[in-house]
Amino acid sequence: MVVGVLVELSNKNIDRVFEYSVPEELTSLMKVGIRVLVPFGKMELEGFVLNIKNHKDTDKDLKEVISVVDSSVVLNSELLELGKDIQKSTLSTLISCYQVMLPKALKAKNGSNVSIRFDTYYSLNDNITFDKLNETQEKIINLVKEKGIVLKKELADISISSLNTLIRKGYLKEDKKEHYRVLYKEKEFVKKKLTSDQESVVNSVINGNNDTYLIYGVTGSGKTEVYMEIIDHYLKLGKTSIVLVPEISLTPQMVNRFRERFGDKIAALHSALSDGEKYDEWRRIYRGEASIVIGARSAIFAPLNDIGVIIIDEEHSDSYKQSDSNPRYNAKDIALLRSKYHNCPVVLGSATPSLETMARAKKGVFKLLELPNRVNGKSLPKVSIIDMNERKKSKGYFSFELLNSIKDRLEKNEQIILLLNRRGYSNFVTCKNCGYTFKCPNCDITLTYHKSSNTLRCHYCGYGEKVYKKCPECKEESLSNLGVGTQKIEEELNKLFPNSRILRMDYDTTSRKGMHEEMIEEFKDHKYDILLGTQMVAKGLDFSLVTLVGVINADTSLNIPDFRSSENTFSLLSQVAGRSGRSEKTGEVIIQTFNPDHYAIDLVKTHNYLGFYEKEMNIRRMLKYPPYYYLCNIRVSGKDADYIYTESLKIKRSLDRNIPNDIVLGPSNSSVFRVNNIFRYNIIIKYKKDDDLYEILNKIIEHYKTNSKIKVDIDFNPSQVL
DNA sequence: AGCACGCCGACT
DNA sequence: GTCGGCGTGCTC
Repeated sequence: MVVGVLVELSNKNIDRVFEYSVPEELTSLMKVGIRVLVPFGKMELEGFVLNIKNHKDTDKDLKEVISVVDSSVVLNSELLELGKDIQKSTLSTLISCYQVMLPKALKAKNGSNVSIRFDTYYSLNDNITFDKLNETQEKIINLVKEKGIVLKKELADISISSLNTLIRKGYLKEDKKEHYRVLYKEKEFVKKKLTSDQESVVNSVINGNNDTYLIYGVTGSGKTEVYMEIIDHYLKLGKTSIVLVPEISLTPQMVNRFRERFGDKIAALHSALSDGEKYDEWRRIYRGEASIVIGARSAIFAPLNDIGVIIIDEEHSDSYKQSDSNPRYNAKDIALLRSKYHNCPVVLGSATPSLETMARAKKGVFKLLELPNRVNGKSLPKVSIIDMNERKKSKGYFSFELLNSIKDRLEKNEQIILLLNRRGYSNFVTCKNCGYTFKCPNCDITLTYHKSSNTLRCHYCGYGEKVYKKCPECKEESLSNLGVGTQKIEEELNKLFPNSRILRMDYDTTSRKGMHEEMIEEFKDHKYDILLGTQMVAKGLDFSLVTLVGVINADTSLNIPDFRSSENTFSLLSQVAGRSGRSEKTGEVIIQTFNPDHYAIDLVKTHNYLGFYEKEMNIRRMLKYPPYYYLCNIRVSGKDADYIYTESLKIKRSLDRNIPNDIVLGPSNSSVFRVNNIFRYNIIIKYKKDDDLYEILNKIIEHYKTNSKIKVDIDFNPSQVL
């Protein structure tokens, strides 16, 4: 027996199948999709078995497989094929495409210390007659009789020796079963009555033709209930479901809503889990013990069989695109591939769909379903835009309008959410005297101030230094912290409203495990009046007492040099506005901005998504951006800036020659040109049809794959070009 | 990734 | 003469 093995080394040169012979004693264990340990050069590596044959294809002598790593196949035939598709569409290594599908615990690299945990339990042996038992023995036997099986840890107060006696006499037997680290408390579930709008959306999907649907529903229109109803339909047919949610909204509150209805059929894959917990959840899914998977991007690879529906909530979120490492895939594309295989519908949902998705819906590629009304029957909150250029009208960071409204809600004992827009914002330190700013010695980027550790840190390479009092340039003690952090706003709020209870939620305060959940619960229980935070307060939260949402600075995200900055700003503001007035009381929203006339801000006032869509589409058409053109970014990087530049120019010229119908821009410095002393250039391709593109790009990759001085990374449909 | 091979410079 | 620098190529 000969097996073709893809070895777990992400190197373009060895990203192909190597053949090994299988020793007799392993032949019965060999399956396509299982992992094996093989000799490779002087190393021993793990790899995936991709095929099983009787004869070798190579002239070389074969080495033998050393052992089988898994007890069963880790990648089924669907996922093996899917990996090949991802390889073709992202031009990354096949091995990286398989690795991205599996939990860290199943990767050769560093996760090998994650083990399966076992519980020891006792049960009665069959056909036994008891001799006379002493008191302790009697107690144990009765307990086991009553419960069937008893876990060892439930018998903590009983000595091991009395248990051993019973085992020796043959009354009890000891076994081990796998112990999952995540356990669920079940709750009482009361099914909510759906509105007729919700009903009709559900019916369209479950009675439809396994198409891709876009549910365009305003904030508070009850999309989650719709998702659950659709899932329930497929669950009753014995089918499974995947629900993707952006990492930031994957809160325990959100997961619990599903868990209340579906109990332990839910498996949740989120970043707060440890590697061991993720592995446990993965095995529950793999074994069919969980049939509904909720998770962030990578949950799209959940090893489910017979998928009934794939739901992608907040489909406009850029977190569905993996942009920091290969393979640079988009979970939405994977969803479409998997839905084809399983012949099931895909449901995309958003209050502010991405232009790409809405454009497809308007063309009829996706079926458009609408939820134009809030489930509480109320209209969307009233939005006021405050022009912060008129400085006299404000006190510090707060306009008088916002202050008055906060005061009003505090008096009425209602709750307030304040958003500090930190997208594209940095908290840098500068000298008031000479203008000196602190920069990272390895990267072209200003260091950001971290109050908790009193250090300046680089967000790209992790470099950190202690904060000086004196400016290193002019020696004056005139350093100022320019960035407005949530702490600063909190301090100011405390001065303005000394009797209010303020909860600050940002990266610093939620980093400890479970803090996020705790804070949300406490705010829900009205232990606080004001929730102040960054992006994480904008998404999906549902607090009935919140009647005021304030945006302190709407503009920062507008100033990012990215073609999607308007879209992202409109979307963020609309989302956070939607947190207001979700129950009986009507809500209000106050947005502070220096650009009150910018359409991405002005159109939030009237909740005019479609107006924004039309306006932004026009701009995209004129500037030849998506959805009118596809983008592909080629990032060329290396230590020698001159060499990288000349090679980038060669690539650009070759593209001009080979794909003359496409627009090729660059090479231009990446916005952070130097990271960790690696220089980066971008070449951007705008294209309508990808006829020859993949072939040409493949040739470029081939050409550079043995060159260690230069790295060529390709990113199709990048979420942002920086 | 790791390791061998090989082709040039500068030492006991 | 030979030790060792790292560029190049290979791993079934």
